Amino acid sequence: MAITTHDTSALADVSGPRALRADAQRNRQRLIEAAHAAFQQHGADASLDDIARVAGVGSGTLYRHFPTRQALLAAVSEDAIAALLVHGKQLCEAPDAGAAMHEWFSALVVHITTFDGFADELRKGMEDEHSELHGACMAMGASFDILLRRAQEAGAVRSDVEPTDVRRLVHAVAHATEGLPDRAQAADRLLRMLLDGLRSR
Amino acid sequence: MAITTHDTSALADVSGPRALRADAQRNRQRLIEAAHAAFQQHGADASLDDIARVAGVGSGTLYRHFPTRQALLAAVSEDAIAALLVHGKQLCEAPDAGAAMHEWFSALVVHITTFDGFADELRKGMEDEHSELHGACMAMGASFDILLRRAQEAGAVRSDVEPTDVRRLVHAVAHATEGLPDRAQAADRLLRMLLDGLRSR
DNA sequence: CCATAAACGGGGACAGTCTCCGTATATGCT
DNA sequence: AGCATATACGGAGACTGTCCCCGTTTATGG
Repeated sequence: MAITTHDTSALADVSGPRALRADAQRNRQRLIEAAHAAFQQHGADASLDDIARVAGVGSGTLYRHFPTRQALLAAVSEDAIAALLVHGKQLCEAPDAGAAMHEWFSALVVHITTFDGFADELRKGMEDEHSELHGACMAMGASFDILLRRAQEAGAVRSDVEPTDVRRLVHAVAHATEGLPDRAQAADRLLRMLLDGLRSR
Repeated sequence: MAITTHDTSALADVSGPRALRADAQRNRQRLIEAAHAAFQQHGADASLDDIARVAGVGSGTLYRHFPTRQALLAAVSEDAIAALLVHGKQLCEAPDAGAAMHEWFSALVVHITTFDGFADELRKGMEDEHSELHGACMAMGASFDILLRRAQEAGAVRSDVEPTDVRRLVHAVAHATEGLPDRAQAADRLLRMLLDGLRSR
């Protein structure tokens, strides 16, 4: 049990969890790809064991990388969410606050409607502190509120509505179009109706 | 194989399916009560086998009486739906078409929010021809459309919106409040916001 | 090349749905 | 009342999906 080399075991771990092993990285990527396809095809409640099978790994591997469905969902939509947030940040500078808000809300709805059942998962992620989707939900919520407030201050949206309520309504619009053949158009139409009704008078 | 009495087997069955046997009727009732309690407590996706257990019958009995979850849900909410439809019929005569519509939509939302997950089941029932909930959904839809049209004709609601879209939005409002501690108030507030936005200008 | 930490995988426990079929019983007829 | 039989019951078990455990394999760096 003699320590023959420098003992580094007690040093603070500065670099965070060390990088994944090469095979682990490969498997992780495969899982994300398989999950993306499965969610696209069968909705957000696609069978996880199936995803593992398609990815060519055991189910244990899937659950080690992604302990919950939400974790997998978060990984799958990571890029899209990042893009959405960037888009939001840009729109915060746009001259027409009302139009900027509308544009971003549209993009948000498109994102939520990416696959069936995603709306529900996002709601859970919003409510559950410990969900792996929670962070993303909070970030999107923040972006939402800023764009809404700006629109309100610019007089484009009635000022007597709470952001939380508007969030719920926009989210509901996305949810309401679940399973529709012309989902994109329907969502657009409903969002327009909703926002039209929220204009200042 | 001699036929010794009058052969009635080929006669048209005029009386429909004969009345349930006494024990079957009892079990049916018990199942409905157990289901009601379970749905109230655990939402519309409560375990069916549990419901059977609580009702004191085998799971086979449950599935014979109610082949699907929707069938059970339909039986459980039969009375409430009937009442809602009567209420709707009465409101069709009300002088203020706008107020009548609002009142009924409120009652509808209350009904949809009876238990968690019910909104989703109702949507499925709306879409699926063969759902045991389909009939009720259609009836409620019809009532909805009449009250909306009346409000539109009275100039209380903008005339450029389709009933189908408004249905979806009202339904979405009900769904959006799922799991909220102050569900009733929240639903009321959101519905008010929505309908306020749909007024003619 | 080896020691070992890291990662794998799939068997299996568990929960839920739903069916099948041997058994029990309510009912109507005599 | 007693019987024949349609009617209904019950729960074992097939199946699907989630998720964990732990014996085995493999990448890595010294």
